[in-house]
Amino acid sequence: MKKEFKKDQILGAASAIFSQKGFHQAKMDEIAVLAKVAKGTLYYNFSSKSKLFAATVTQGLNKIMTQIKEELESDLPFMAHLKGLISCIVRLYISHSEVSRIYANEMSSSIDDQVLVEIKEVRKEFIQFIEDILKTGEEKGYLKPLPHHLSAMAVVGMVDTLCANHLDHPAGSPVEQIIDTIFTILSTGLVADNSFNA
Amino acid sequence: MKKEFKKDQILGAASAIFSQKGFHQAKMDEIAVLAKVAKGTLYYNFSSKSKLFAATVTQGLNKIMTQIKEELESDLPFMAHLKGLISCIVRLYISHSEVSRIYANEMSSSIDDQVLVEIKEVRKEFIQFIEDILKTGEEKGYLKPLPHHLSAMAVVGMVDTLCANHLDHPAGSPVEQIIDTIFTILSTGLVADNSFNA
Amino acid sequence: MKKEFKKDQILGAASAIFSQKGFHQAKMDEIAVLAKVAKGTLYYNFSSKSKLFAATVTQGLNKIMTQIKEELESDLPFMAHLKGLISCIVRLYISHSEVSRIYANEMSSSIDDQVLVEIKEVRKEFIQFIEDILKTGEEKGYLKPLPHHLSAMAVVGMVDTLCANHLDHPAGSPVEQIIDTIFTILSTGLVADNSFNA
Amino acid sequence: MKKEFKKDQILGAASAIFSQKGFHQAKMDEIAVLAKVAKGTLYYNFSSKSKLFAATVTQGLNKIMTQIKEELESDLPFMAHLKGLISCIVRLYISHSEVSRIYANEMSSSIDDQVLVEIKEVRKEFIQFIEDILKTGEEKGYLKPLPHHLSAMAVVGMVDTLCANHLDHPAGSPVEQIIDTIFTILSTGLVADNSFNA
DNA sequence: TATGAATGAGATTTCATTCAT
DNA sequence: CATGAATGAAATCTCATTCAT
Repeated sequence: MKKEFKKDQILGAASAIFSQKGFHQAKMDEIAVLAKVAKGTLYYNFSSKSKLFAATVTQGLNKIMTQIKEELESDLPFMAHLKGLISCIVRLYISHSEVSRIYANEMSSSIDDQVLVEIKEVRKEFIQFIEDILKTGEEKGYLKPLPHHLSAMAVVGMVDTLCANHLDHPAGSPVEQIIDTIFTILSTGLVADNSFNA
Repeated sequence: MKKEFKKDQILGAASAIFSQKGFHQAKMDEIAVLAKVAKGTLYYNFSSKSKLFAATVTQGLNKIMTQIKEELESDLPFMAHLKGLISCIVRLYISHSEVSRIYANEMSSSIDDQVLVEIKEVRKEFIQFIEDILKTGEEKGYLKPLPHHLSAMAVVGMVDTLCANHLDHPAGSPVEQIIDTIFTILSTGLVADNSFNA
Repeated sequence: MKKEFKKDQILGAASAIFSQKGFHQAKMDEIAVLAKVAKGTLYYNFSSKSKLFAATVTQGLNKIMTQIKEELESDLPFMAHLKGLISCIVRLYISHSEVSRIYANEMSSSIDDQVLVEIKEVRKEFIQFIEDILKTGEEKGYLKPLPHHLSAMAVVGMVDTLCANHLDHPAGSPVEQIIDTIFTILSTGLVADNSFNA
Repeated sequence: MKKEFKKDQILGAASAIFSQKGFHQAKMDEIAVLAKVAKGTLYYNFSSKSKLFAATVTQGLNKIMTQIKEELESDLPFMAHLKGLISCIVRLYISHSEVSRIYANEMSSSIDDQVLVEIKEVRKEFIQFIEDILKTGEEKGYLKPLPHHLSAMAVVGMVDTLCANHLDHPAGSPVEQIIDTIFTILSTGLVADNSFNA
């Protein structure tokens, strides 16, 4: 119990520092100080900086996915459900800015191959999660038959970019507008109705 | 002339290494070796690693934007024009994998604030470039009136994610399918026509 | 009794690990695991790594000396006695490879001066033990009058090197040949009889 | 030229420190200070501490072997030649105390396997060198037919132990006595002539 | 008596940057 | 203009030791 407490303390600090400075500029010393443990304790609990990073991302994304699942257990009409999903993802993405910043920024090849694989695994799970929702929608006849994997990534890509931008410029577009824009694109596209004759 | 030649040689090498390994794992030694110049020459031409990085990204994105502009100077009907735009961006993104990998991966806060600003500037230009196209489309009545900046970012986000994935798994979905999916989403959305009554 | 049992368990594990990896690469964690006790228990029984090391070596060499003494309590003719001694040392040295490896390898200055002194003390005792045997042999007229201390060290040096080599390459020369070679050198030297006129 | 100078400077300092403190207690900082170069320069010239250690030992033993070869290019009668050899080895061993201390103390398994192999290689060369001399002596009928490899190691073992002891206690037996003892053992053995009837 | 999570000093190593040539 | 040997600050990680339980 005590041990898990320390681990959480460390993950919290790591999450804060990694999201603020990125993987490479985050220093283990710094994380230790913020977590109020000795540097050795970091290594006692996570065998390397990379592993700590992986654990941070994994824990964060899992939390988000769990929350999304909880919020979506509803019986709304599909369109409302879709809007709910988008709204939910965007809001969680923004409120868990720590994780999402990391997630958006550090998919680079800069980290141990070993660990990168681990992180990509979690990202894959997240995309799969979206993909499953889209698939269900299609099976029920609510969605067009498109390659699920690609549409799922498209959704994630849109959300990623718009939310990352919002986190960078919080004073920019309000969250509601972001959600609306994504919802509109996903439901009817960008194109005006009369254009299809052009 | 000789001088510009060396600079290009360096930028070429830097582009290759940065895209392959990311900013932090790219070593100046390595770049020097690949560029076939001495390490000192790197510093003679670019005052720091960060500046070299910024120059690499800037040059790359500018090349891409120039090419897009060239390819789009046509008088096709709008829908064809839109599809052309998407197709063009996707193909360039993939063929300039060196730049786009960097672009997708290193927007993080891991680099000098100074330089990060510089890079984000170029990215902003790119988004602005898309935004202008969307704006024109709207003014001509082809596109729905949405917040341009947000839709532009949504477009870029989709392209980013799908192309990055394609570069990671070239054997996955074919480029044509990627283009189609993006085009379909942007033109009509994901939702099946009959769903709007649900 | 229970206590002594634990101590022995620890000394056994320590002996195995130290001989396998040497003082510095042996980790206390490792020894604890092999001894099936908690790390704290190591420190409860031996105040430091160095002390544990010293205890390991001391116990080992004492065991060997005791065995040699037991095996040599005989009334054979001197030459047989000498051969017996050599044979006995070599065989024990090889069968107690754990101790002898340590003994041969870690006489370096790398360990606490304090502890090094302690270990050298045991080694001195061992050499003294050989020296006493040689002295007796001389007094009885069996051996040439040579500086005992030096000849004792010469004997130990030969045995050390040849046995260490045998432990490294068990498939090399058979033990019998090693014993014979040492015995021949010690009894008649390397030089052929007719060479003394040369 | 400048570069080789720095390398020599480093090897000199490394030799001094390693022989004084052993591999593990020697700190790279210390060596850098003594060599009057920056720590980075150590790593610029030798890729790791282990490699520096290996280079130090190799260079030292090679110097010794070269000197022995030079000193032995004579046409003395065999017995004089043998005594010359022993005398030469002992004196060089003692005068190059830096190398020989390292050589005697750090054959342990404490260092990278990789590097240990390298060092053992040089030691093997040294033993081979002695072996060749013994072999020639036997072929010319001066020496008894014994397993060369074993006798060579026996010689080296004796020298090792006696010289190491002399370096530890310089006030003990004088060098001449050490040489005489080894020579006597090698030429006629320890055993008194009349013992063979016992 | 025994435990093992926590510690933190200190070691090796890296690499962007400089500057004499 | 170009070079590359030299630098040294700073980062990650190790592990003997401690101490509350």
